[in-house]
Amino acid sequence: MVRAPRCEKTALKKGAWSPEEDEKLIAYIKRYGIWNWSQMPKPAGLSRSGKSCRLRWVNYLKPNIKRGNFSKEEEEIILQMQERLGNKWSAIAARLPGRTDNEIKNYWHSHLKKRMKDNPVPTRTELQEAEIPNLLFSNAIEASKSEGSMDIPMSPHSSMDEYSSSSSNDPAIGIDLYETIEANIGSPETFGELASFWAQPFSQESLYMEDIQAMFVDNDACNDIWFNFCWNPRA
DNA sequence: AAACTGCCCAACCGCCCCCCA
DNA sequence: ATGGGGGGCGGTTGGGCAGTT
Repeated sequence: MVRAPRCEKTALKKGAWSPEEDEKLIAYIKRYGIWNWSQMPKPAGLSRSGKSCRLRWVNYLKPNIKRGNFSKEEEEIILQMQERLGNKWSAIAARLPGRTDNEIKNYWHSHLKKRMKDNPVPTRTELQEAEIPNLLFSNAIEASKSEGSMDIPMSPHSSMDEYSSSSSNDPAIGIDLYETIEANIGSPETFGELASFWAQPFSQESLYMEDIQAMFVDNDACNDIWFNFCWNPRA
């Protein structure tokens, strides 16, 4: 899916990401975490906008992104959620761990929308109604168990907030802000780290998720806490 | 084998919201 | 109170590719 750059005039590169760019972004985030998307590209050695970097990370490079076909269950969830919430893809994605809003949106437009058109009234049995919330719950738990590869430096208050922060605390400030990533990740040792990046064990996230799971156990009424948690992460 | 067609999906765009000074 | 900056979100685009003619 290579997309040619639309504008050659700007200094910022557009279009498809190269493997080298991916490596640079991954290595930088692994090393310094996500502190400011708009200022990260330069020290990371990327001629990209912050938005482009964020999008690439969120939709493609982030660990634990599920790729491949959607399961029947996932389809059901998307259909149900879309019916209830409309095109709130991020909210729907929050219910499908490992799936990105972009992926869900694409899947909706390429598969499910057509199906809905052919069959405008979704057949929703009472059984499905009863099962789907449980399914959503178990999906969330499953995902939390499998997120073991997340070991990215994060600020203490950024656990579920997409590691984002408008803070000006630059973790790379110890080095020259404009030092390029080549200087930071150019060593064979660093690329060796890269290779094992996704296989690394839990850090802060695991403890955090255990707390959340404990809350599930304590109170059945909290079955929807994952939804609330994702829906309003700052709450 | 070549031309055509339609689909898929990565990436861009622009708007909106939130936070902070 | 407010304005600017940054991030998030939904809509849209368009290149590549597989299937069809």
